[in-house]
Amino acid sequence: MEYNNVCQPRKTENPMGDDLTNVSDALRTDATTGILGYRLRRAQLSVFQRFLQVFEEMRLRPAEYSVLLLIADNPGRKQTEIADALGIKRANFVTLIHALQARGFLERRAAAGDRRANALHLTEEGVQFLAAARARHEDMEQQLLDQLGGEASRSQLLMLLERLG
Amino acid sequence: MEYNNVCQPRKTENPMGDDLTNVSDALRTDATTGILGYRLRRAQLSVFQRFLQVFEEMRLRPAEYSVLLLIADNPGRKQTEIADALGIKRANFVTLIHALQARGFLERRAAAGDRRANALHLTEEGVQFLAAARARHEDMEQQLLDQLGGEASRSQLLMLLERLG
DNA sequence: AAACATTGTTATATTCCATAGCATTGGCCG
DNA sequence: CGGCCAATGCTATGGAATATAACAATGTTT
Repeated sequence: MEYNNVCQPRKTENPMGDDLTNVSDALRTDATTGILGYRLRRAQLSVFQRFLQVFEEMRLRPAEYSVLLLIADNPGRKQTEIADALGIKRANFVTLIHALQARGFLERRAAAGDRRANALHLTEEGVQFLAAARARHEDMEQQLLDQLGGEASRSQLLMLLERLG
Repeated sequence: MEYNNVCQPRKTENPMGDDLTNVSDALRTDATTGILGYRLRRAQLSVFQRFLQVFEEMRLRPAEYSVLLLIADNPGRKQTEIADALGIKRANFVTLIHALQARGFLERRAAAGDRRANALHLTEEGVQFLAAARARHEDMEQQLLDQLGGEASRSQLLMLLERLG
């Protein structure tokens, strides 16, 4: 493939007289650029970084946003159901949910027919907050779309990512 | 790590309207599946998880692999240069490098012309270890390629990811 | 020489994620 | 019914990754 036995140190010799105390030029990064996991991580980090920046003043983090979205589309579900759907351990989900509840965005009602479970619902405040977040997120997604070069590229990317999940 | 159940039982439309004591069928996840950051994270997590599993017996983690690759292609570079290229803070890079050195994979030689800096070099043992890791990684990358549906899809994905980084 | 920047390092806080264990409740089966 | 096991929410805790601050030694600039 691309990165197998390619490159020997091309830094070899300074053609001119050697002075090693200078010009630290660019590194060879060929070996990493062809690695899917590496590229995935960089891209994910970049996108998440932007998310954190955009939602800093709303104090909303990616996981919380996904939780609100999922509850909005699936009201009354149990904590474990939502957590499982997002790949979050139920132990860690507790803190997340409690924080959102403390801000008044959701309620944990007693589930009908199971006194152990909590049925999750958005409050009116939560609905409005989510609407604002959605609008803000739309802008961000639009920026990413521009960065990708169009809707075709974006849906192509989403499709390919889905094959990896 | 638990994965999202991709193939969920189809939600049976209930023409009789709602009842709250229903069977817990699949959740609606439409809201999240269209979010780039979300999909990126899931895919990255999935790929990294496989990496950790594949390299468990070699006791090699993704960051370490990328470090070895970069040093192999850029011998004699300073710690900070390698760290910067990988987006690793130099403070955290110390532990990483020391672990690899303790296993005999690399050396920190005194840099020529700068007594503060360490020039990083792979040892012979490090070269051989990296070769073994590369072979193992080839297999993994091949699996991902199959998962993506061919080389065209893979290079397409890499290109799109690069636009996000 | 003095002031400032860089390099490697240590220490530390934070955040995310995983595991273990607990009390309560539900389901099941004799 | 009683007994056993599973599920649910929760707490506590550890590990790993990441970010910041500070430091000594050295290099660079003024």
